[in-house]
Amino acid sequence: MQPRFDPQAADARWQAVWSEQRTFEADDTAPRPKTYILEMFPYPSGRIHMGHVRNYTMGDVIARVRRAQGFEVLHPMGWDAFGMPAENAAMERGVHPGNWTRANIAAMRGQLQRLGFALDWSRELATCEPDYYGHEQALFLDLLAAGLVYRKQSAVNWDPVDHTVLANEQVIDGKGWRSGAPVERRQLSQWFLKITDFADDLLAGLGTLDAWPDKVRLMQENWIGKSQGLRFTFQIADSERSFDVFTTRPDTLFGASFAAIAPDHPLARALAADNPALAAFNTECLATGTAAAAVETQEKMGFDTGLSVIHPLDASRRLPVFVANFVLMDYGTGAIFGCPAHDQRDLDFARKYQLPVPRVVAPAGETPDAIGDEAYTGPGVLINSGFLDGLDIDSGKRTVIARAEAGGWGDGTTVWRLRDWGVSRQRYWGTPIPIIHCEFCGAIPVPRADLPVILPDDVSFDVPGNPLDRHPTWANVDCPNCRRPARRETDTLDTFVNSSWYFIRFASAPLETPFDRRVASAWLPVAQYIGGVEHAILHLLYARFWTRALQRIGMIDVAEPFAGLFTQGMVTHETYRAVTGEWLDPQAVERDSGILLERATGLPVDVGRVEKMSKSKKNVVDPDAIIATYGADAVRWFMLSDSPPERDLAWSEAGIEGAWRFVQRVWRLAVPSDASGEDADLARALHRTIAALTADIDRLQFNKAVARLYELTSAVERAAPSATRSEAVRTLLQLAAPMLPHLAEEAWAALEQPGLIADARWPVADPRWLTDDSVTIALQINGRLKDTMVLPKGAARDVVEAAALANPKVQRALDGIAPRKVIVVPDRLVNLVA
RNA sequence: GCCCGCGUGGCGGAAUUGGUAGACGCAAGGGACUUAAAAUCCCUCAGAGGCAACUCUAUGCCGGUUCGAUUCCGGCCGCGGGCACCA
Repeated sequence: MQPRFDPQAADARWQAVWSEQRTFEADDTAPRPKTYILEMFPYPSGRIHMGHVRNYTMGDVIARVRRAQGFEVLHPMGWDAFGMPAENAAMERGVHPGNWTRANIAAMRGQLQRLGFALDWSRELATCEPDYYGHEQALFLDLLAAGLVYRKQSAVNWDPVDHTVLANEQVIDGKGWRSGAPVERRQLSQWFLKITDFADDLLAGLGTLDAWPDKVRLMQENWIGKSQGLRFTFQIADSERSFDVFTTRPDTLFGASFAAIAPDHPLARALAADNPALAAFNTECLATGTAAAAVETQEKMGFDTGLSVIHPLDASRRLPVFVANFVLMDYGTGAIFGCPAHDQRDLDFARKYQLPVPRVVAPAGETPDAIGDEAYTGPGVLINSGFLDGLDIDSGKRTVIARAEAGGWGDGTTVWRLRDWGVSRQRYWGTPIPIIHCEFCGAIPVPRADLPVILPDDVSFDVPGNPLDRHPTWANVDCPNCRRPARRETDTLDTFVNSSWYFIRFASAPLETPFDRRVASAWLPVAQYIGGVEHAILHLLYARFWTRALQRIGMIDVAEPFAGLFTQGMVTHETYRAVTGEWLDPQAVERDSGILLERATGLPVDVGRVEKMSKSKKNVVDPDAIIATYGADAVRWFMLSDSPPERDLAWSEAGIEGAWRFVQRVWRLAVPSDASGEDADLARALHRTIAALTADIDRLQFNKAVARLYELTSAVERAAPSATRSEAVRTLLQLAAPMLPHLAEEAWAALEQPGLIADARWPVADPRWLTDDSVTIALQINGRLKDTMVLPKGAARDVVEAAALANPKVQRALDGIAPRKVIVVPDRLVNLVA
């Protein structure tokens, strides 16, 4: 028995044993109930960071506990390996994206393995390998065949220097994030996935996800953005032409004072053809990026087309038609009717162009004021609205929709904020879109037999733009249809496509097909998915869509991929600044009698805010160095301690040292003993800990589970040797094993227990020890605590009351005055109202 | 602007459906062991008053409901997040 637990030796030893025994490999055919625990797979950036360690430690605890509880657990790991950073590395350092990515994967795999995670490495995958993305190409063609993929012209953010499309997130203040060049809006042919086909399903499905955070469900709900209202046609006066508008407030139609269309509305473009002033206005509106935050302060601008439309409810009324900068082509129909009295934007516009502001809604029972600078959007009753007068807003909406439908000039309809998912990227390091463009046959799918379409290796990054596009031969193929020379699609798929089905491939990875329906469906949905809240919308919505799409075409039996979701907080660290104002590395700082000094200069250090670890603030702590010093278990323990998992965790040197001390404390308990006899107090503490800790982990409240293990450890340390104590030590090790797996195995072996502790069944609390025959009852006077007393559990009210009144402290406080009222809460408290 | 969430000791945080506020950890202070250090162990630790028994004040602020409020309601203040000319 060594006096100290030595993680440097133990970690590697047990990791080797688990690997040799294939302890954590999932068996598709096991008779046990299956469960699937998954953490969001990492991008192979080069090194694991503390956020990964926290994320994967949480998942690991769940996976290990479920396994001990008798589940067949699938807990895999892989690499989200396509994406921009690899191309940036290629451009900056001349390395091939594939080599860079694969080297990073190798390094990070080693780091994860040193943390001792209970992962099934036999199922490891990397999305950048043809044996993954080739199947993705097959799925893309399946969705295409099912009519869920289409191609259309679409406006994109185009960086004129880097010759590439930028995602909205990569446009900062209207400029490309790399080049700094003003971004242009360009029309390009792009592939789209019909996520809007599933808008209703995705929204309704949120209601079934009761093990998701409310916050995430709400964010998705808002993102999908369902609006119900009326779509109707404005007939242009003295013309054959017309255009459609959408409104959520058909009740206010009598309050209309103008109509407005987007600068890129087909009508606006047509009018601009022979109106240079309008053409200039349209160009000016479109030049201002929509991504800019300046939108808020941007002034409403309009251009009077001189046209007017006929009011649909009163053919004698005419409304002027403007082209307006605040009307967006890609929402609704790209045209509106303006009701200034009850919409703030319309009011701002009307005031600027001196349009009438007729009020049509008034609060019930009030004489309406004239509208000033603020539109009235509250509840009320319709006025100045002919046949609608006196109706409330909801009845008004229904009445107008019914009349529009009866009259054939409009329909009640639903409009979504959600747009179809554009998946084309003008990049090299992604899944090639398996399409061949033929001058004669159009866009033709690559024949299945020719999949995968493999990325060429011989590409150069010395000039900006897409290397696939300028590759001398790769794109040259014959049309599968007519055999004439044709050209491959050189765009690749958005990396979010890669992460939309990787969890299915983990569950089933046959050679020839993307997955086996029955095998995959047996594991899915993921019981517990864990990752950062930054993926609350995009990744989680895309994965939900992709799964539903596969279900619709009969490839899988589940609609929702993730039954349980947990979003963990970030790992933060204090920031340090030298007197010169430069950020300082934690390693460059030393503590001298409570004061922080810069190591190099001995000058005092300014301690800044606790912030997310980032290179720019130099407050990053590298997990590798910490593991080398303290071992995997101390790091894991620290990651679970103190902070609730959904909140941020502040890394500190003192914290990791505390974790290290605890690891050693538990180790010192692992001494074989043949003591006999029962210790009832310890047994009670032990079984309560089993019950409470198991419940804590079920709720992912790891910080509470940690606190309970501290308490149990103290209780065991204090207890005299007994059979109960020996049992308590073994059970303590089992309870701690999911968090401290290496220490637990080492101690289990030291206690000469058979087999691996990883294979031991999870302890079950004996109900005998969970009930008490006596309870502590609080004694209050006017709600203030005076004393407590111990009584048999379930004592009758009058007995409790009598005992309370007999209590000396109560008697002294009452000073002979009889209480006016006595409140007895059985087994809890007595409150005397004096 | 709209929609969410959160404010508890020096710090991270505990506290079943309203029922003994501050579990557990960190930091700090004191002590034991040691030639010394490391390691370990013990004690104190919300604030104020008091020799003490004890008393008072405390869960962002102001009110309300209640025998009793960290918990429920209303109004403020502060912090964080999401969305944003969405018709």
